[in-house]
Amino acid sequence: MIEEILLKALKAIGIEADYVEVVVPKHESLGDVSTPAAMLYAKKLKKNPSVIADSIITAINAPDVFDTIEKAGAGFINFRFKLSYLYGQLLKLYTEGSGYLRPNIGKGQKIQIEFVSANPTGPLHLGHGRGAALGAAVANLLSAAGYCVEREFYVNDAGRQVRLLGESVFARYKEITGTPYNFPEDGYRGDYVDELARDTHAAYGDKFSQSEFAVASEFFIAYAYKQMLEEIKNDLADFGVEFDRWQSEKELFTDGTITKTIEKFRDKGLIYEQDMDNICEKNRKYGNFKESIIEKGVAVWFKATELGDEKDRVLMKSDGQYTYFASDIAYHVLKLNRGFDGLINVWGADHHGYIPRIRAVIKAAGHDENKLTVLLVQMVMLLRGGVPVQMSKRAGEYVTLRDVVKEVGKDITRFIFLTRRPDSQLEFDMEAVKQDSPDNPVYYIQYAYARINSVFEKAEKRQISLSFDNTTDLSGLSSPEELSLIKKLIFYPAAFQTAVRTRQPHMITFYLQELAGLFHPFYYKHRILDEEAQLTRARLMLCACVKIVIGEGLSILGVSAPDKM
RNA sequence: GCCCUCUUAGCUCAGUAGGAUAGAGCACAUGAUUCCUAAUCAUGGGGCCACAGGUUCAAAUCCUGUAGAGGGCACCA
Repeated sequence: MIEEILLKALKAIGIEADYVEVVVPKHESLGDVSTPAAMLYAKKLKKNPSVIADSIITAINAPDVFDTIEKAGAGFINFRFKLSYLYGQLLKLYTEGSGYLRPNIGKGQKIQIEFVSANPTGPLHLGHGRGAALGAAVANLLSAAGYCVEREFYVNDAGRQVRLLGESVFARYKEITGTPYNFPEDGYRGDYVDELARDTHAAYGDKFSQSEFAVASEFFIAYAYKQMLEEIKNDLADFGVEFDRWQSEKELFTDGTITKTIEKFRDKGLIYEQDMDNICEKNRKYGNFKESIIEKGVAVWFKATELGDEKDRVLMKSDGQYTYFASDIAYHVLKLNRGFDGLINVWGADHHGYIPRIRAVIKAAGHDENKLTVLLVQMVMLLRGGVPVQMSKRAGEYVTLRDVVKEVGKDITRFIFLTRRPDSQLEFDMEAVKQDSPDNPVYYIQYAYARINSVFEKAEKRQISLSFDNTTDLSGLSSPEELSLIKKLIFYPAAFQTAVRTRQPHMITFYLQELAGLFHPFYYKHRILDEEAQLTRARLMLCACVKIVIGEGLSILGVSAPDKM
């Protein structure tokens, strides 16, 4: 709104721009909003910022909006709103609700967001939880912004990892039946593996006791990963995270998507065969070549270097097996072919080296590489009272997402993940989180919501109407606390837009903390119900708006908004 | 060896289109409730924005280098 007024003014003095910076000054004494636009264009126009500021000010035509417009500092233009404008906006927020709070940025564009996508070889850990919280929040955010969002979980149900899981369960099963079997070297050792083996034995008895793994593998692999997948689905559901689609990797093999994709790339001249002798030389230069792993033969390669990656990548090994990357190519091309305008992948930061090759794939498929956004999620350090919790995935000893949610709760867990930038490492101290629990920022926000609700209940008992319209007289809202609250509220759409543009929901989190931080002092200093009727009604409407905005923000974060606490 | 990310108050972290005097929570200290929920409020101390250069009217923010932390560099998944 303010931005549009300024853009119009800029245009009037001959500056074409599609963005102008509008900020809330650090000190309220400077103004309600401010723009450094004049300084920005000073160089371009070769004029003094002060002169430009003057001409912008004269060009601004918004007598209903601003009370004062002042030039200040090195060329800032500071604005102060008219009370009538603030009241008008508040009424708009109240009557339009999400129409006001959710500017339509996406305009129906189709976005697909793939997240979590954990191997179905064990329970989710806390890192997955961070990815889940972020992915779900970004999906909510974009969906609120008018994008058509699909949430997908890519199931790695093919390949070595699920095979290892199956074999691990098989080995434990054999143990139970008294026919020892060498436990696979990199096998999964968690309690859940033993449990799966016991379940199998309970259901099928000694049926497989004499089988070789080669014979029984299909059953054990499918049985084990399907059970794990169910568990993952349950964990996610309990964490409040839902998906629209579960894409099986295995299906990409069986329905021919992979071979078709590779042939398409071959037609474009992006595929070649090469035997390993050439590669040995190349790889030696990197100094990380492990000869022992490689077998003699011809492999199928993707010319990733032509599309910006630093190395070409193998799609089919010389032993005839597809690499993981082959199915990943097929998967991303499939996603693009399904007609999305944008793809978002939420990945663990340890996969960042993977980005260039996937971008190469997108270019190879004839799409703009910017269609892909990768959100990297850094690791979570789990602490207990300042001491790192030792985890060994190998030994199957680690604290699961389920454990943490059970101990500290879903709302706190999700909120903490969304209070940090995704790409910074996060310390999650279970003791600290619980100890602080009464003072936890989540509760601070939720409490504001619950308090309002409680006032509303009292109001209803006293037969005070809780519906408001343009006849509601807001002129009683004049204290600093009230005006700050109104300004904060009507800035929600701006905060929302930044969060959408950067795909970073933590901006909503911080906004909510600030909003609650204005509400509580207001509540403390001013009575709502025992005032003269008109003022009570005005304050109730202000509270209604706070409630609407907090409810809106929390729903994007996936945190509950309780009526009572 | 090469590449990526991070380093802001005692602690955990914001500061994301370079803007005015550097922000919050926790912790610490002092105080507030006959009244709509004290899971609240008020006041206070606390900083070489890792370090060194550079670009700019303006740098925590952009560029280069150094140090520290994490991660990545297979015909692994």
